[in-house]
Amino acid sequence: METYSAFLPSSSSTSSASNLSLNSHAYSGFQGNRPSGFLELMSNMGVPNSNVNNVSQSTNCVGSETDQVNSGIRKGYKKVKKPRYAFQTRSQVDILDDGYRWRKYGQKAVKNNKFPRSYYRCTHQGCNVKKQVQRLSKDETIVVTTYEGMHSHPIEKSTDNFEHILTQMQIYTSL
DNA sequence: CGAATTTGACCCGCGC
DNA sequence: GCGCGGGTCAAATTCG
Repeated sequence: METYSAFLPSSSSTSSASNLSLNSHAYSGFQGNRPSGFLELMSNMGVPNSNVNNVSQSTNCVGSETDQVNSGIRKGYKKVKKPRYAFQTRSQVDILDDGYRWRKYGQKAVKNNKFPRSYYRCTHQGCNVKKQVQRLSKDETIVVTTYEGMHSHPIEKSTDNFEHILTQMQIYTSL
């Protein structure tokens, strides 16, 4: 059923799958990319309420070789290192709007956590960026957002809001 | 009506 | 070789 993921990972409106593999390859060269750093900051700044204080946000750039599980079905390729960025944000809501449109595609409960983990995916065509949000059972106020991959398209949010975010960014950067 | 969300089932990798 | 756990997909449902 889902064996065609090699060409069509999403049977949805994702039609152009030609650049999909290209994107995957592009991910390997994560170091030295452009919008990544920006997005990270925005993710933190994008919190509508209860902004992130110095809650010791561990910006762990886990560069583990978490090769795609099912994407490379019969490909004897080398493991494509997928960059994963974990963010700890203090927020009451788990929906951290970072400016992109996310579509939830799954939810699973974690063993060491009484809260379920939500899996989101960018709805942009050809954008395979994934993100998972998990809440700590220890501190329900802490939400861990893990980004996987990077966006290769502009943000859908209005520039007006973006400016606002930029302002916040400057403020926090000054501190 | 279209798009997004929900939930259960399925698949894959790893450990024992 | 089997079992467990995590991750993803896919159909049905709901919301806008």
